[in-house]
Amino acid sequence: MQVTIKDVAKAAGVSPSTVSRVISNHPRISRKTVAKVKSIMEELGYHQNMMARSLVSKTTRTIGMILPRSAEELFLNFFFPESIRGIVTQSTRSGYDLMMTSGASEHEELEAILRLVRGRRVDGIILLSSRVHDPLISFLHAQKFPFILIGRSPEYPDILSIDNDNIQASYDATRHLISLGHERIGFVSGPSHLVVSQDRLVGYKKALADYNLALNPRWIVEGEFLQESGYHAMSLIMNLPQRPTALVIIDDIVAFGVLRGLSELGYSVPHDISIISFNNIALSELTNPPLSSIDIGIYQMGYTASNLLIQSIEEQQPEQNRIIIPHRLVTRESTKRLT
Amino acid sequence: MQVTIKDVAKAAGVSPSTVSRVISNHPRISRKTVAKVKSIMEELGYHQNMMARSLVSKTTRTIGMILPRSAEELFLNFFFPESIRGIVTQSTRSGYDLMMTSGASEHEELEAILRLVRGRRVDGIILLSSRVHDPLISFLHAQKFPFILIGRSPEYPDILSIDNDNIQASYDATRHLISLGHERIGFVSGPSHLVVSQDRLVGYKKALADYNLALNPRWIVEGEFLQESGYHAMSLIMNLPQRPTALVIIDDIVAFGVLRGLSELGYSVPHDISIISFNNIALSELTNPPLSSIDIGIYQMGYTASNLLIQSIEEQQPEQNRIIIPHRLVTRESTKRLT
DNA sequence: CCATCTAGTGCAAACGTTTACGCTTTTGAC
DNA sequence: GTCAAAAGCGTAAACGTTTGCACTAGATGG
Repeated sequence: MQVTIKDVAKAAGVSPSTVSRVISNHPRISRKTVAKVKSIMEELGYHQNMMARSLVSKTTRTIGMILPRSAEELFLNFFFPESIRGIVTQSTRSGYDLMMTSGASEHEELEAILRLVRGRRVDGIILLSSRVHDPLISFLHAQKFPFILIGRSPEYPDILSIDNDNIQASYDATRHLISLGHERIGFVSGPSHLVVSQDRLVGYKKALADYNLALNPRWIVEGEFLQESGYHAMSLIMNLPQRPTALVIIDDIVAFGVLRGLSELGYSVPHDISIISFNNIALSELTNPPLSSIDIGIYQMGYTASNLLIQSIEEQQPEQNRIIIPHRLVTRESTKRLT
Repeated sequence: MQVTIKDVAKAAGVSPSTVSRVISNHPRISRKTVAKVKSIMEELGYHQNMMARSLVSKTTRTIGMILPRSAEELFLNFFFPESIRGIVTQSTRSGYDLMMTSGASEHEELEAILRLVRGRRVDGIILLSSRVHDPLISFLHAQKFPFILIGRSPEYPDILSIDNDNIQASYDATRHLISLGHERIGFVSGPSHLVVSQDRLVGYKKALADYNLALNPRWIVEGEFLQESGYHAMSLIMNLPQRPTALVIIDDIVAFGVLRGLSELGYSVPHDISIISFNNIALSELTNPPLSSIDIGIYQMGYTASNLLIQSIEEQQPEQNRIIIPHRLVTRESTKRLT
């Protein structure tokens, strides 16, 4: 039924091993044999059986990824989709495929990783994690299995990882507001168990400190990466006796909620209050007003992650273990000079 | 190095075949042996080598999917991300993993499919296609390889496929406008080589005809699934001597551009013109004004597609080859009664 | 002219499973 | 107590590759 290497060998009048060597272009096969075998392969429509190949070579030319439980949030702000786009594009280019699986609970996630790793289904894994403590990282690290983290792990600072500099990005966002004359600046954050939330908060505080501005703890509100959180945050912040004139917001999606909240409370952006957020998703320029945002290059992170992981699988030690993708401040109409 | 079935067999004092039978819970193994073997597996940390298993069983417990070339567009309107979410969630639940690959050109796409199919890497394929003519469908159909189409193929109406009823959905959207008293209704379409564009146009025309409303060809503008298209369409339509009072728009993203275009031209939605679109992505309720939209249940389509495909892989013929996911009209502030 | 080297290829084992077939032991009916 | 059927398990072949080793023939060097 299936055309095997033996069929090709027979038709070409050579041994299976020769055919195999042609496939993996071994140097010691004569030009003539190579040509002959290749033409027969073409003729018979031969394709390598990856399972058999993987079984003996112990390599799959596949990288794995697990769809996180907080999937809905990560899809909304395009973090996951954009990462996937970058990863699939790059890995295909390097001759690898991407294997995706998911787990409904933390335990199931670990089970899934185990299946991939111990079942020899993948050669490496891309982890998308922003949790301060992530058991998947611990596991993979202990196994010495090739993997790369998109994000940052405070527990394992030296593992192969790719990220943007969230502290600096947040610093820049805050400084942008400061440069526009704002002195009362609030922060709408994400869940505090996420590294990204912590880092952006740090950058924000650092900027305030550097420019000798007061930090008002009531202007810092924690929520989820959902627009409802932004919406709700406004009812908290804007009902305070003293209100900020500008806000740094953890995520564009949250900013959308902030916009809605402000509009319902009768505030106009940027006239009454300036806002800036992170991710610069495609829809950020379509809001009213268009959002100033920090572009963190998600697609590029995915692309580079795949590239680095494959390098490390193929034993070419990348020069550095931690790559930082530069961010970019995109100013639109949601931030304006304080008058 | 790796714990194999033989190691388990040795430790349990049984033969490898018995261990194998325990794994696939064969009925003819005694309770006692099962318990014994299982505990040993646990103890040694045994995990099945999928490659070896696949090699002999000729099944991979993996489904394949190829990331289309028009990826960026499909990601923007969440079609692809939401499908993936549904697919991965369901397939994991059924014990399958998802394998993703891509192709930069049509030729590369076919090569990718060939790798997956002939290389025995997957048991079935999910195709996301809306093209009128798709060579991938022809290929898979000719190969009699299990696959399911998310979308509709006019060339192969009887293949396993899942879709929403775009004609009826568009009919309903149009009728919604008609029921609000609108009589001059335009249509902003997508690329005409896509089935979805054609179908929605048909539904729109059908509604107009059923309610004896005039069809003005100048109110039908074709574009891409990009907001620029919607933006550009407005400069065409709204500069006509006679303008529509309502628009049906092929996609939420396009509608975002329409909103921007209208606002720049000085028209207010829904006061001057009502608009309704398709997909009901999460951001549709965040625009100004919030968009009326037809929810076509993309996540559910992905989920069901995976389910059906796996059923058909496992030889349980699904009762019907073509499943229609019901759509849902979601009315928000962008459509209002004509005064 | 012999020894050595190299290019080119084949042989056979190995990778870790599954499964058809067959053998023993137990069970149950009469 | 006999015999057939069923239960429980092992043997060995097979799946389609890769790869270490060995072999041949010609080339090269002294």
